[in-house]
Amino acid sequence: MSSAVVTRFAPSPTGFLHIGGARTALFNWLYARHHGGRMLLRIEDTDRERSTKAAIDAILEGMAWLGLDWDGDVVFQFARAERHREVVEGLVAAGRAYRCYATPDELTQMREQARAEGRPLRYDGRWRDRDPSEAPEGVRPVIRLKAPTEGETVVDDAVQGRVTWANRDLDDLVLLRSDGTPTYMLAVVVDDHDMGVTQIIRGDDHLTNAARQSQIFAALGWEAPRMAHIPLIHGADGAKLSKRHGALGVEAYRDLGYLPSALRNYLVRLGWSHGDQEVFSTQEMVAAFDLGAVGRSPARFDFAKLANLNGLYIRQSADADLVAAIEAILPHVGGERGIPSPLPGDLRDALTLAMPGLKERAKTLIELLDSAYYLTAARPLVPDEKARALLSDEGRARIAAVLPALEALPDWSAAATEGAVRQHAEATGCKLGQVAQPLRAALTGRTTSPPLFDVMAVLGRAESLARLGDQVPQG
RNA sequence: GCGCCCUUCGUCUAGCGGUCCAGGACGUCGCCCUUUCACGGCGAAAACACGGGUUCGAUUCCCGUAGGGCGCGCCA
Repeated sequence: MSSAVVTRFAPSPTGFLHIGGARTALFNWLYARHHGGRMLLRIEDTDRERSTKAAIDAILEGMAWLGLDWDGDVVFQFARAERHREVVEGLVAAGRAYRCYATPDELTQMREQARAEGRPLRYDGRWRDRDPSEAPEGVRPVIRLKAPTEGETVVDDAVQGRVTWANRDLDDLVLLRSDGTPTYMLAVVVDDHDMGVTQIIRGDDHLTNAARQSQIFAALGWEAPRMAHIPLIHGADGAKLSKRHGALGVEAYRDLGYLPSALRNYLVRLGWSHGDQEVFSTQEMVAAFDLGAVGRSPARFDFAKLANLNGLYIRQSADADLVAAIEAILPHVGGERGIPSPLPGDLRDALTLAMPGLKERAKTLIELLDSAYYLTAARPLVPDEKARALLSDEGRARIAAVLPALEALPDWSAAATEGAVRQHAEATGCKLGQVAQPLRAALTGRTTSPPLFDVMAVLGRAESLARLGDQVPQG
């Protein structure tokens, strides 16, 4: 008898792996890893109309990008329809479910009337105790659960605590559609049971479903897995997460230049905490994560905090890793920036060389790429507004004045160029910045680039002199 | 309408009856460092939704109110 933990992530393939789903997957993954158990992946594709291959691929790719793996083969729910039907028939035979011949129109009408009269919107059980011989002709029935009408249904939720429903508030839900396909509610129960799931971790939006699924488990005589309903992620305005504020697929975050490690770190701290600790390595997360420390209230998605964390991870990353990460998203983001997608070797080398100075001041890979603008920019450089101001007559004059000293330099290391510029500033009695700023503007066209002397070292002697020469009319 | 859940600084959160005139982080603001932008350092402003209980004592427990969320499909 094994008591090993089994969790599952069960997305429906009707869209991308959005941010909420990603966090649910992460929590399932962390919980399983923490307890030395397994996390299974099940694709809930029983809605044939809306399930697509593209969505399945997007979910799998999203998980791979986030670094979340699963154990065993992916389970496709639709493939198990036969088993689901079998279970429902068993329930009918046992008198725990019944055929309902009410038509969709009839049900709509029933709901509208209930709404008009201010009554609860529930199925009234009109076929619950009726003899099947009264069935109208030409109507294909659905099969409904004969749910208890008295007493209560209790879910001992690992996050929400003990949640109780009066059974009279829960109606007889459909298990099998009139076309013979199982509903989600039934399929989930059968699959979780058959897959040996011990711990369900999913969004709070499923809390009410938990009650109904408990009833199905009870009717089947199966032990229900332990449940944990984690709070939802809301948009910055507190309302439901919409496209505008973060309900994007994880691939959108990838293309925005976020690192998977940073996103994971951000996500894990949304609804979960471990004292005052903010930064977690994956190992630390696995070691520290547990359901008891998951909060109950919804969290708002905050891009600023994500960006801060991302900057932290960027600064901590190895230069080569950052270049690799940039190259990975280049097919998606390089085009509009005029950067070729496999990166030419020399550009790749220059980028790697420039990385130490670059990564100190970037919060995303995109910012990293944009601040490397000077590496790929065609001459003559088009300076931005601030840089243009620095390239006034005075600025150009200063460039012209240092140029001989720089030309005489045999070594173009950051230290050597810094020495030369500093010396020149001292000799001419001005502040270092008065010389350095125009130089930087001339070399990069920007004022927000990496340290000047890094830039000179990365560009090298020939390119630097050429760019500076551009700014000096007389040559 | 009915059911369920939630409510500490702008945001994420610590707090599991006294240690809290409430701690950390992001963001904001100020100062320092500095050739710019960052990074880093220091500092500041900033919260227990409201009303009742329970208790010697409530941010912490209970009940209301208000606000927010989710669910109420032959969707998942």
